[in-house]
Amino acid sequence: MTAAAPALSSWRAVLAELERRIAEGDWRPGELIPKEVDLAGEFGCSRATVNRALTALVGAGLVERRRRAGSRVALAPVRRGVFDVPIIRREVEALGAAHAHLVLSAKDEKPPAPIAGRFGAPAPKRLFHIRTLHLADGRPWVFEDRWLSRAEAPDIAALDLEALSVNEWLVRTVPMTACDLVFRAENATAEEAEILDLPIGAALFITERTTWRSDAPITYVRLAAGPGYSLKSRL
Amino acid sequence: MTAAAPALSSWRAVLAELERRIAEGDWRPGELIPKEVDLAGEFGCSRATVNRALTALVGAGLVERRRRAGSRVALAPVRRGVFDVPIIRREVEALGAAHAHLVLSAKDEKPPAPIAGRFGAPAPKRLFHIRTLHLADGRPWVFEDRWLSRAEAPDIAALDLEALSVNEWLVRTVPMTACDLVFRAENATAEEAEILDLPIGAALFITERTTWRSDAPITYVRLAAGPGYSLKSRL
DNA sequence: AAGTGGTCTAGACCACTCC
DNA sequence: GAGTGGTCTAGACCACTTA
Repeated sequence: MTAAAPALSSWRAVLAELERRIAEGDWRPGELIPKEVDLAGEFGCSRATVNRALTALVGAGLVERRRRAGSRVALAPVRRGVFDVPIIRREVEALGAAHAHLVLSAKDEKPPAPIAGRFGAPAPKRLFHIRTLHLADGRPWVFEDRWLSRAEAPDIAALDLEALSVNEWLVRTVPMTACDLVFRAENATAEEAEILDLPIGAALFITERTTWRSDAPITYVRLAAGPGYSLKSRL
Repeated sequence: MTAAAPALSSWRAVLAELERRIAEGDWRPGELIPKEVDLAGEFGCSRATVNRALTALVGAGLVERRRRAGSRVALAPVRRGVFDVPIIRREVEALGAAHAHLVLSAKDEKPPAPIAGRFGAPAPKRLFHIRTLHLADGRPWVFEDRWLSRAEAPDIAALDLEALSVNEWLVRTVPMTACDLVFRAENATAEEAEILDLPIGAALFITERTTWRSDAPITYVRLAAGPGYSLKSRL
């Protein structure tokens, strides 16, 4: 018999121990984990503490749980990754560079079909269309092409767009509830290449974001970043 | 006076109500939120329930909390996005296509410096290097270039690599605890273009992943996907 | 020093599944 | 129907920060 282990009376300690057992292979993928009550007994803590740790493991995608059936080490860990939604100004400043942005154009426009489609079935006749270039230490960094619902953000035209980026203004003014993100790679068109000062065809990292406020689309934005740009994440 | 609201006695209900207040602007960014005890009193539930909801909001990046100082609506919501870590086979099958993979090469090799660096300070002399091409309905989909620690996965050479993808074998066999992900865009090299049957310079969506098992790197993999590939996420 | 969040406990009841 | 996880409560103590 092993000597009685010191009680694990903090949920982080329990979490660490559970992670260890999974990492070391004590519990293999697909295997059943002892039930909460038993673990609580073993660790000398309350069931709630064990539950908190297990809940964290579920959140990390490392464990799957079902009532009555018990908890298992995730067999095919469709693990969930977490990343911080990029805020361009912060990214640039984090690189130790000075952030600035230029407004290339800003006007009401009839949106092309693919854009209009994102704004719902009764396609809006006009949207506010603003194209800006973000600079890091004066050099082109990210090209932002944004369409904005006039209904949701009526004051936009009055704004001093040079001073405050549209994104930051939105974040502070219009509460947002949901957001779709798509990342992809695309070759730079002639126009994008010129704006970003890159060769035509350069690989761009594209971020597309559509933001809703309870079913009403507020804005669609397409961010194009040149080489050197990357999105990082940890699990 | 408002009529007494029905008690919110589930943490999800409390969460929804807090989210609503933030979304509707009752509590503006940067503003102080009532303390847990008060909210518990207002909602007619226990402090633990309020705490659970607030903890979820912190996890979503919508609220910041500090002891003694109280809780505030995040001023610059560095919102956290969640995405499912791509599992190529599943992605392909989700598109309604048949998945297959070809092993292009598989052998022990001395890793180049940038790769070796990822495997820690005492750079391993040899790593198992395997290059595979994932196919969707017989057409090139993703090019996978992987380096594997022999120490962490000694049995790999004996495996029938054609039958089971390395990734799936790893997932089922070697428990993983931590993982770094980087996404970027790159132009296809001549070799990549040939493998993926794309023009040279085509924009590739690159995923780099390094996986550890408690501080010991298990594998580094670089996935290169052609046009049409995208990574989706919601907030 | 005091106030707020962070966490633990012990017990209880409910909800969902699987048998 | 019975077993497991999911959640709530009421109270308590601790830890961190700010005043």
